[in-house]
Amino acid sequence: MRKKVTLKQLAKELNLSISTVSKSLKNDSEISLKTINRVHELANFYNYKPNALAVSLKSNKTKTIGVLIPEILNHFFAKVLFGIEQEASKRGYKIITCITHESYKKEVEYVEILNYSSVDGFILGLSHETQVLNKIEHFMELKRNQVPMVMFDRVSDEVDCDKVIVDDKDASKTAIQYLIETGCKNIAIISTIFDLSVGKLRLEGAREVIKQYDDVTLIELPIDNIETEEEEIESFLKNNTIDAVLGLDETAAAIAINMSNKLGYKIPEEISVIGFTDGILSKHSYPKLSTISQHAEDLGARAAIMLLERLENKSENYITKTEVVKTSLILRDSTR
Amino acid sequence: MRKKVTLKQLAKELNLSISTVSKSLKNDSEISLKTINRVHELANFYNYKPNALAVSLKSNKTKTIGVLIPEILNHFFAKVLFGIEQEASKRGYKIITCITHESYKKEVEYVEILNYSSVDGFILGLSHETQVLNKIEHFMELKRNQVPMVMFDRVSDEVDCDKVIVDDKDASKTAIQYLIETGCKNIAIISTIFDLSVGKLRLEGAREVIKQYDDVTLIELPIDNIETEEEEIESFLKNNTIDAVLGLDETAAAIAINMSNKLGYKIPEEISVIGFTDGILSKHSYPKLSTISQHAEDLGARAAIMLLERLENKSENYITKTEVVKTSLILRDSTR
DNA sequence: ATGAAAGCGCTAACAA
DNA sequence: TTGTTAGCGCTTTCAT
Repeated sequence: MRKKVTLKQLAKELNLSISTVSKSLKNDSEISLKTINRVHELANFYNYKPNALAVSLKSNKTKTIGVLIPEILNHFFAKVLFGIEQEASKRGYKIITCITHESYKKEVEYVEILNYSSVDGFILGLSHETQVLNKIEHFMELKRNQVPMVMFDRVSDEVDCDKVIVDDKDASKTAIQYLIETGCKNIAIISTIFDLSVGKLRLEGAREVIKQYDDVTLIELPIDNIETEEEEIESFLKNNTIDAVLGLDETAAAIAINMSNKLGYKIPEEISVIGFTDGILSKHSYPKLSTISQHAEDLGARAAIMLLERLENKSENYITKTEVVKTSLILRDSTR
Repeated sequence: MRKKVTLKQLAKELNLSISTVSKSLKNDSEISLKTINRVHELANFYNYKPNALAVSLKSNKTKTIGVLIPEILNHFFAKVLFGIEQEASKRGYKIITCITHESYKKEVEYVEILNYSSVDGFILGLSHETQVLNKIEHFMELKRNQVPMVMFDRVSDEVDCDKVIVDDKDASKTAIQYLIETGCKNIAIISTIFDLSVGKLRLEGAREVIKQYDDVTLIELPIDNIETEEEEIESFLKNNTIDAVLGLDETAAAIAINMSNKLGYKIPEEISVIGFTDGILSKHSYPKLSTISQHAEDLGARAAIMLLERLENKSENYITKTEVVKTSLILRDSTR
C-alpha cells in the first residue's frame, strides 16, 4: 500500500516542526496566518487526512459504534440497522456491524472483540439464544466498565442500561381490539417467538383484551420449527374454525394469507389477518397485509441518538432511560 | 469509562519491563517459563486484552474491512452482507458497514472516511447513481494507493480490481429458454434496473434467446418510478396479451403475481412468472415464485475470501481476477 | 510565533 | 533471560 502522507512529511517539506503543522491544520490562533496558509496549501496538495487510528489512540475515542444485530435477513432488523446507520453517519460516526445470528456464543465473542478499543459504545438487540438462556454476564461486564450501551427491542430487564423498546403489549391489544370490533370471534395467534420478551408481551396483550369478551376465543399456535411452519399453519387453518389470525411476526402472517388462499378461504371476508413488522412481505402479499408497524427505522435512529448523546456528554452519574416507540396499526386489505 | 489494563500496569505490578511482558504473552521462547507463567496468570486475572488501536497503529493492519452496500432493505444485498460477515468473522475480521443508499455522494464520502486507516480493504457494490453517472474517480484513487478492493455484482469495467459477479446474461437466457420450452410465446420483461450493468446484461440475454424464435415476442416494460410500479404493472397486464413475465428484480415479479391474482389471471396456467433473487418474497408469494437464485450469500462469502487472501498474501504485482457465480433456476409454482 | 518533548499502548531490534 | 529504546502518527503542554 502506498504510504499515506503524515504530519511528519508535511513538516519536513515545509521546514516546520510537526507540532506547528498540527496546530496550523487546526487554525490555531498562536500560529501566523502565513504559516497556516502554507500548511493548508501543501496539505491540500497531498490530500492529507489525519490517520484515524493515531487520533483514536490519542483521544481514546474511535467515532465508531458497535452494532449487534440478531439477524440481518429479518426485515425488522434490517430496517433498524438502516435507521442506526443513517443517524450515525449523519453525526460522523461509523458503525461496525456484527450479526449474531441468534447465537449466544457469537454475541459474547463480538462483545469481547469490540470492547477492546474498537468502539465507543454499543447498540444491540439480544440474540434469541441469549434471551432464552438469560445469560447476560457479558453485558454486566460492559456495564461495570461503564461502556455506554443501548439495547433495542430485545432487551433484558436485568441489565440497567439505555433502552429503546416498542409498546408490544399495546400493539397487540390494538390489533385484537380491531379484529373484535370488525366482528371476529375466533382469533388465532401464531408465533415463532413466544419465548422472547417481545413475544410474551404481545401474547399477554392479546389475552388481556380477549378476557373482556365472553364470546371471543383465542387459540394459540406456537411454531417451534421454522422448517415446518407452513405445513403447521396450513393444517391448523384446516382443522380449526377461526375467523382471524394475528401473526406475531411478518412471516407467520404472510403464510397465513397464502395458506388461506390455498385452502380457498376468502380474506378478509372469512378470515382477517394482521401481522407484525411492516416489511416487504406485508406490502407484497395478496391481499396486502394489515400490520402493526413498529417504526423500525425510527427505532434504530432513536437508539443511535440516545447513544451518541451519551457519548458526547459523558457524566459521572448517568441515569439510564428507556424510550418507548409507539406502534401503529396500518390497515390494508387483509382486514375488514 | 473504567481504565482498561495495559502492558504497563502488568509490568509494574510484576516488576518486569513492558517488553518482557509483551513477549511473555506471546510465549516468546527467549523468556523463562516461570516468567511466562507469572505474566499469563496476572493477565488472566485482569482479563487483559491488547488495545486493538495500538496494535493496528503499530502493525498498519486493522483486521477490519469496509463494506459498501447500496441498499440494505433489498434482500439480495442483505444476503450478500450476511455472507461477507460470516466469512470475515470466521477469519477474525470485523466489517464496517456503510449503506450508500444508492447515492454517489455518500459512496465517495464513505470511501474517504474509511480509507484513512480504518480499514485494510474494501468490498463494495456500486451505488445506482454511481453506475449511471459512471463517476469512478474515488475508486481509481484507491487503486492508485493500492488499497485491496473487491467489487461484487454491480461492478465497473473501468476499474481494474478483483470482482465477483453473477452470470446475469446466462441466467436470463436460462429463464427465457425455460419459459419458451413450457409453451410461452408472449413474454414480458419487467425491470427497474435496465440502466444498471446487471440489468443490461439480463435484458441482452433475454433478447438473444428470443431472437432465435420467430413465433415468440418480447415486450419490455421499464419502470422508472418505484412509487407507481404496482399500477404500471397492473395496467400493463391488463392491456397486453402475455403469457409469461420475467421480473428482473424480486419485487417486480412479486407484483406481477399479485396483480395477476387481482385481475383473475391464473398462475401458472395463463401466465408464468419468473423472478430474480431468491429472497423472502419468492418463498412467501402465492403461488410460490420460480426464481433465479444468484446465491447471494455465497457471492458475499467469495468476495470476502478473495479480499482476505489478497490481504494475507500481499504481493507487489498482483493480477486482478474476476469470479463468476453461477446462478440456478429454482422452479416453484409460478411456472408450468 | 514556533518547536521540543512526552505520551496514547504496543512491538521489535538491539543491548546488557 | 530480561530490559532499553525507538517508533507507529497524532495531540498538547511547556519551553523558547
